[in-house]
Amino acid sequence: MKQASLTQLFALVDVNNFYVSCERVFQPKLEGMPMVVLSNNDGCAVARSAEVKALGIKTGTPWFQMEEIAKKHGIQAYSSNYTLYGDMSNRVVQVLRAFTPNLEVYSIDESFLRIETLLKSYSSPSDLGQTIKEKIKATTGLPVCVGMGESKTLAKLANYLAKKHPQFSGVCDISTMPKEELYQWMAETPVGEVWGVGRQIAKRLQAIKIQTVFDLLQASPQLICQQFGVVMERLCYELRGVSCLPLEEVTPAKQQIVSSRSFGQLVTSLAALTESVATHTARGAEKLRGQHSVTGALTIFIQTNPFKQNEPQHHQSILVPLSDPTDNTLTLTTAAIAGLKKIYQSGFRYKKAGVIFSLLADKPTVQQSLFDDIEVKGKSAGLMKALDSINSRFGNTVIRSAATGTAQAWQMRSDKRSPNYTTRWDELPVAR
DNA sequence: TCTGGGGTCCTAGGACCC
DNA sequence: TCTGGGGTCCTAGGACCC
Repeated sequence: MKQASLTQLFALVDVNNFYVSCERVFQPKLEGMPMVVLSNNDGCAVARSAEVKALGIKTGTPWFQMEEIAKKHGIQAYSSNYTLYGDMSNRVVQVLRAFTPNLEVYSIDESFLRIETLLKSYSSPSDLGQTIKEKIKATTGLPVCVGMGESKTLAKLANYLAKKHPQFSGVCDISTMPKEELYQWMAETPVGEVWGVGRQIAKRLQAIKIQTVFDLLQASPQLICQQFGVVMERLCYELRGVSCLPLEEVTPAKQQIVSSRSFGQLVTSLAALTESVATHTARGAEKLRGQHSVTGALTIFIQTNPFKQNEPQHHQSILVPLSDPTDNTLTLTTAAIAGLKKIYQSGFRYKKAGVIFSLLADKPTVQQSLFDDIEVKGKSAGLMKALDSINSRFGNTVIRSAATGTAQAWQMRSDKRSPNYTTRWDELPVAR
């Protein structure tokens, strides 16, 4: 017998021109004026108002390249204020949570919602979408667009359409759209607009005559998998309304924390780099303590300016493992500076420096202490080493017995991006 | 003169071990 | 000494996202 299953329905709520809109909430006179928000050092545009987008200025355009056109059109430029944006972001999420707890905060200005259970109170998904949009505007002053579909990728696409085409009034629902109409929109949308298709992939797709979203929809997922890998294959299914990417309601713990910044002026001396690395280490250590984490390894990196192609380039990084995971600023700074000394070379003009912290996952809940009683199946050296290190750090407390009578061990597994260090706890079957 | 600062995931190849 | 397969670890790099 066929099981009746409720189709999943996702909504993506995305604030329009987020940073620009935040500034406008507090300075209403900016409404309707062309404006950009600039990155650190006021280097380049990280957010643009609709008026600026209409002028053809792209995200990431360096300020010095747009200065002339800015003067001509009276573009207002603001330095970024991330504290303000973070605060506004939290307010938007609060409003959304009042609609449903089934929510994933995807980025500072976007959230996914599972909405199929909400629909009974509304005449249609679009009706719900409009309500969300109006509520956020009324509560926070921010304009949003809502896209809806049977997968996250379709909700993303719907959101794109809602933003791009005024006839949707900011809300687009793909799930109730007639197929012919959907295919029409897809045929008009470049494949590069699909979530997960960036510039490189788009270029390769175009080379095999896949130009639009509709072309990709019609392509065989098997063929796409062969040529582009499993991520793209999943994307194809998502486009067909087969949801492969679940809502991640619980934000996964971060695997790394980065603190880095470009220099306003190029630096050459070890002393200047040391000061910068020390600052980044202190900042990172603060973030670490803020989320009650410790780090077991640091990566220190320094880079010259890649845009200066006629200058000698030096990109170097070094991983410094720590014998004891810590959040102590002094310990970390000492290690970071020692690492910096190893990679620094005089004669280069450096543009950027930073520190990456590899994070330790939380200690698992201890249920029973059975370590002495068990024998590990398949005694590989790596496993024994991992168990030894767990044992020395936490004592004989990381083995627990399962209901079946077999025991389980927690192994710390190394992470590909945090070499030489272990960041994840995995359950391992062991024999008694 | 002037070009952001965060993140994640996947793949491939070599070293090494059994 | 030679042969081979399979697994893991490590590293580097590419690609994507906001």
